[in-house]
Amino acid sequence: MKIATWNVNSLNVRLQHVLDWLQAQKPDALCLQELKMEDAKFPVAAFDAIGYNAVFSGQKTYNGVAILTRQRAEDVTMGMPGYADEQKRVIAATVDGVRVICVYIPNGQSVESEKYAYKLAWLEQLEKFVQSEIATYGQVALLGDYNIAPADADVHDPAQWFGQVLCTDAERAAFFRLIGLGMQDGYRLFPQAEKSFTWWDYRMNGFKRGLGLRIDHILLTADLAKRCTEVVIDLEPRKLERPSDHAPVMATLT
DNA sequence: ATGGCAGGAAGCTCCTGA
Repeated sequence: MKIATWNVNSLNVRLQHVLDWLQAQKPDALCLQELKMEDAKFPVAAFDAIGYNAVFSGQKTYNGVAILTRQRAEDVTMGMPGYADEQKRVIAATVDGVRVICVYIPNGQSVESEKYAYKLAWLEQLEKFVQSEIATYGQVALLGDYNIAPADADVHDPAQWFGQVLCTDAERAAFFRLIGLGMQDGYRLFPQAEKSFTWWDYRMNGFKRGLGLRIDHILLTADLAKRCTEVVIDLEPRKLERPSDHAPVMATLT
């Protein structure tokens, strides 16, 4: 079984990239973030034509999440129970016995911003939600754009980013509280190349210069981590014309 | 020198992203 995550930064612009990638990689589940699209405009037929079902929660201009699956997704939930949030950032579904949670964690903008306070509050809510999902389903995979670089090894220039949003102690503590629920960072289950990143700024030739961050993650409960044989970041889509600024990340489970 | 690039909605500019 293959499960993957990709922040596409507008599904409208990136649709062909996603279709091509699905056909090449054939994941059983692909979590998408930043659809920037109302539900009424979601390209259901385009995915159906290549054998994928879609469940999605979108809005105009910002945010928006989806899970694409080969088998029909079951027990679909949107948002976090008990947490009213107009921003569409969470969708979850059961796929082949695995509880797949797709998240687009807030960016936070800057430490001084109200958006940063929202991000930290949102992360506290996420911790409760994931704990509840683990209690209910057992086997949980939490995939998405976390907007958190967990360690300095995940940052091209830790000194430059020290104390900056995406790298603050409070955000990293929230990440490790998720780990503390009994999950593992899939990517770090295996030896990986140094300077492995999933996002590169569009500006200043960030990708070509390797100026990136690892902020897209796949967390796995212990039983799924045992089944995991590989986690890769696919750099190829980032090399295409008009790419997303994020690369997809994919885990293989036995 | 807080710039740079991209997407969306609006509309000839601004907000957001990370």
